[in-house]
Amino acid sequence: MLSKLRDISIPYLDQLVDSDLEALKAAAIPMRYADGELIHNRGDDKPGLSIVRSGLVRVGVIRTDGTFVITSMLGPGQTFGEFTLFADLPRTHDIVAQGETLVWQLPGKRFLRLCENNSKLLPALLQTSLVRNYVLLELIEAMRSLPVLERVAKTLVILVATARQGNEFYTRQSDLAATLGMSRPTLSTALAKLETLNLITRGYGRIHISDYQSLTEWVSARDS
Amino acid sequence: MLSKLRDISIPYLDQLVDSDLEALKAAAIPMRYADGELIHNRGDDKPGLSIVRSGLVRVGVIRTDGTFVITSMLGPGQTFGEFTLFADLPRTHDIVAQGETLVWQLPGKRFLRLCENNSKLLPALLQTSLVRNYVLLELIEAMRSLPVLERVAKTLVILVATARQGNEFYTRQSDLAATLGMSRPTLSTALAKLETLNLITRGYGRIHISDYQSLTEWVSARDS
DNA sequence: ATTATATTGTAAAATATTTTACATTTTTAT
DNA sequence: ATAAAAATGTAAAATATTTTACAATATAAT
Repeated sequence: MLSKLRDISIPYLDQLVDSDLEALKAAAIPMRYADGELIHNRGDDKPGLSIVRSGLVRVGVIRTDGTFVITSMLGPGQTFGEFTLFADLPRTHDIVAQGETLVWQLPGKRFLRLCENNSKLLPALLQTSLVRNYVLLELIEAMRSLPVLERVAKTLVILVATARQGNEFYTRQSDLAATLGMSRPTLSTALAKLETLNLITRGYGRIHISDYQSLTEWVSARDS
Repeated sequence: MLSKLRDISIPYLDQLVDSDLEALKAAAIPMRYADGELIHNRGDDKPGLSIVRSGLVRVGVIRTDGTFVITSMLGPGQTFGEFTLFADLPRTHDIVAQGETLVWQLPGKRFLRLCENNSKLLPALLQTSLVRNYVLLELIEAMRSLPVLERVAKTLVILVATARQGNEFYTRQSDLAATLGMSRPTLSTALAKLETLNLITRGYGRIHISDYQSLTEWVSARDS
């Protein structure tokens, strides 16, 4: 099932027809963010949908000690902020730009009006949301049933697969460790082992997935 | 945020207007299941939406050793099977009836046709899906950042809150331990402590949430 | 009622992970 | 270029959790 992840994580925009795209483009407020810039604060309650157009966005929670606990990475065509629109919740996460990033900001009411006239906007959002659901369930399954090494590997696969953006994962080990709910030394040795197995390469502030296919197969072979 | 959980976990059916309800009722195939009966197998790929009408349904994975790893419990008005309809995935979970249960089964194509004429069916499904997303994120957060006792307590709150069905949780400790990704003895001692704190009562094959409010507050007070 | 089975409680030994500490490496700032 | 800061690698001690084992309790079967 893990091998299907990349295929089913289709970006929102890629699911829309041209007319929907045009309508969105006309309504959107394009915003540019620099590397590391905070796009949204957890707790913000101005409703709106955001769509990544280029670059990459990191979704997570900034802890008081500065560690960034990653929930997911979003690439071009992917969305965030749905909660604020349809579940009447404030932003549940901090959103940070990774590299130069262009984001379409769609104010809540404006997007809801568009939905009435463009029939595919809502179903596509539902598809996106359901796939994310599935991804989260896989993450939970990794956390509760896999030993450290496999847990690290599977989480890497999931985070990289859903971003759909290259195989370079920019993160400090301390952040990834917090994301995985383990200590940095434990993660560090796990990553060392994965490098020994030629599945990844470690760098300063980044992890390179040398061979996504092999890593996926390696995980699948020892998952459930 | 945990205190809001019960309020935002509004069952799908409760979000619909009467006309939608009527349309659903006319199209649904009512099915009765006895306690413990398997409603769906993981892997089934006949697409369809299922709606709990009465009773309770357990969503999870039955492991080869027989343990049931719970993902969630669904009460009246709540749905499952969306994946098969909108994400082209087979059933990702085993679904088991808890007590006498009535379920409306809606074959895929039939439901999709209904969506075209009943405008609220899809948005309500989106709302449901987004809330479930949020719940899963809270579960993940519990697993990665909370110590055992708090992790157990928070997971109990989440599972009970989303079911919206009383405060009696029928489960073997071995199943709940697998759900939490910990050993049964560890869970056992944690439950004992929670009982000492007058937050729950333990039974044979069940856990009673004596005071949902207090339990929620206790968790919130030591959660981030 | 009685026996058998399933589940829970709990302790000790074995194991895994965290914590702490510090050396090493890489990047950033001057 | 050099110094300072940040991040990573890694080992030892401290701690937590699992494993294993068995007793106690509750339910189911006869």
